[in-house]
Amino acid sequence: MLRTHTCGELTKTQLNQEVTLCGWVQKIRNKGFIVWIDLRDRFGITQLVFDEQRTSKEVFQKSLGLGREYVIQIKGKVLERESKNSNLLTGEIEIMVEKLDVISKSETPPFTIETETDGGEELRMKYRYLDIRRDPIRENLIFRHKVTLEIRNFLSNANFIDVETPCLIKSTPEGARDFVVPSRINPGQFYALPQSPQTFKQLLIIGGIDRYFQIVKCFRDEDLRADRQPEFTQIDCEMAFITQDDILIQFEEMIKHLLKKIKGIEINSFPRLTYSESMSRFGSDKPDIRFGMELTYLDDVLKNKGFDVFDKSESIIGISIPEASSYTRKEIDSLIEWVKKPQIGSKGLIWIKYLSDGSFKSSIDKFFTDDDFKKTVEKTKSKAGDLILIMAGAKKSIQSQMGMLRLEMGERLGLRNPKLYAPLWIIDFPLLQWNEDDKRYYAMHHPFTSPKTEDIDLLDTDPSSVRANAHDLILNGNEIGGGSIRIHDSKLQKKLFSLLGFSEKKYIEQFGFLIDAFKYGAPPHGGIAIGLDRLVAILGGSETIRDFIAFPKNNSARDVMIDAPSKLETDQLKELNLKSLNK
RNA sequence: GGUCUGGUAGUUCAGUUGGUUAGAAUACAUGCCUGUCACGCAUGGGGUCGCGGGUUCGAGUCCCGUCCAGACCGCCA
Repeated sequence: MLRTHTCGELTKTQLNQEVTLCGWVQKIRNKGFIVWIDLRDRFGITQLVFDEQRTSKEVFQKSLGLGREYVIQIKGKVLERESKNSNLLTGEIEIMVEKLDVISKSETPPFTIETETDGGEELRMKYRYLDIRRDPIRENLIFRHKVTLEIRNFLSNANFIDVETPCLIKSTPEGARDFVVPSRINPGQFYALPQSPQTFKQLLIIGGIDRYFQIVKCFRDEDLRADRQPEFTQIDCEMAFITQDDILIQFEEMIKHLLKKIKGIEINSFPRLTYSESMSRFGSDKPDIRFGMELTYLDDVLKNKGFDVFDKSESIIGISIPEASSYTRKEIDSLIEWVKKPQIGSKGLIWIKYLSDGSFKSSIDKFFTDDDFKKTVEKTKSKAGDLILIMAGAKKSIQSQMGMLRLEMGERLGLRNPKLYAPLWIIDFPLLQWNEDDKRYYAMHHPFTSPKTEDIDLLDTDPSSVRANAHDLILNGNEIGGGSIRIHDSKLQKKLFSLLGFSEKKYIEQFGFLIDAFKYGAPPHGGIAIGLDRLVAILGGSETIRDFIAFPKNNSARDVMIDAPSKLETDQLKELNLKSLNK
């Protein structure tokens, strides 16, 4: 061993002991007659002393040549400090250095290795190994390790078996774009990297594994976001001989277990909202239920009173912003601008101030009476001092626009408290979604999702109204997981593929192996996949998953540290039979 | 594919109405300092104002294009 202790463990207990420490030079404080150095490793910081009087001339001289981030080994004696530092675990002691060896020199790092760094995102990513030396990133990685360990233990205790599935698999046309890998041995043919191990986990169930899980990398070639990376990690799970209720209970238990173990928070059973209820109350299928401000339908109060915009609209929806009636004209105008942004796409916003003296002021005063406003206030359950914001238009559009406005107002008013955790289930999703451009149905979840038994007849008459046995796990306005009861009957599976516009030839070619498997005794089964990166980030109090991934990609899917992706040599292209490239 | 924001010292940023030699903090270097821990003090070096073009007597500043970064919309079964 090159060291007897880490930099985070020495206290007065080891007083006067000879110790050997290794680490990075965090900080040098040169006072002339005396030099202090903070020595850092993963475990903490220990102060070293070089003293003109007490240290040998040679070692003292050597200490003057050190710089930030040098890796050094020192031998010395543990002494009690004259002035202690209560901020450090090792703050009572310091090491009087007797021997100093420079193991590895360092150039001046491009940013400071401190909790509050001066480094921008781009620079930190380019020198990620330096970034990882910083407390917050290191702590995030350790935090992720703890969460992952808890999950493995929990699932293992619940009889789940960790099974690895292949990464080189088959490209499928449905869903996200695949990352593809050319096959050298099979010229002109390609593997795809899995978007999820979906079909493999179903085959494991058919193989009798009964309960499967895997913490597994998945790949999707789609544009990135703060909470979306092209390669990401899922907690992928599947269970046999269960109902949807069993899945919800099992994974509700897992999330509760994590919140308790990791955050010390106890949570009661999760609310379950149907998709349509969530859309109508929150204008979103991943509602943040840490705060109210629910959507209120005002048609019967405000329609047919002579205000054209309302009268001609399919729907009128309002939300009540608590204690916001004091908003100035300017503030309201900026809100109106905000909803008109193309990202939101609203045509406008009507406001009613319910002033603290009980009177009303609004942008539609000349069309409505105080009586109309009183009814509005009653409906939206507003209190004096609140501001009511209203949109009118096509129901589905304004639901989602109001949903976005609700979130924004929650954000602005500080109601999205990162210390609060409000998980819930969304269930009863539509099975299919009609796509007007392609003139065909798409699976809302995926093509292996089973329809609700009571809705199966509707597959022939009204496919878009069929509900699925699908469930999403939502945490603080983020979708952190989704799953379903799967189809385990080859006839029904074929029917679904047909509804999705697959010819028999096509679906046999793509998924024949699964349909075949269903012929040899397939148990009822279902499961869930939970996004580990998002879950860890949210538990860690952030919504940026990059801070919880050791080596993340940037906005353009590049790894700026290793500079990937990159071009291939001509020879390599030739070997892969990739004769022509577009660029 | 689209919208918005940004790009100035190693780094984080300021730079007014277009006008002298482009600043601050921090980092770095040198010196001083008898207990520091965000040490302090003094001095010093450090700039392709992302890139290309244009307007102008004059551009970090205005216009056009382009590249890069970030957030979002589309997309993500």
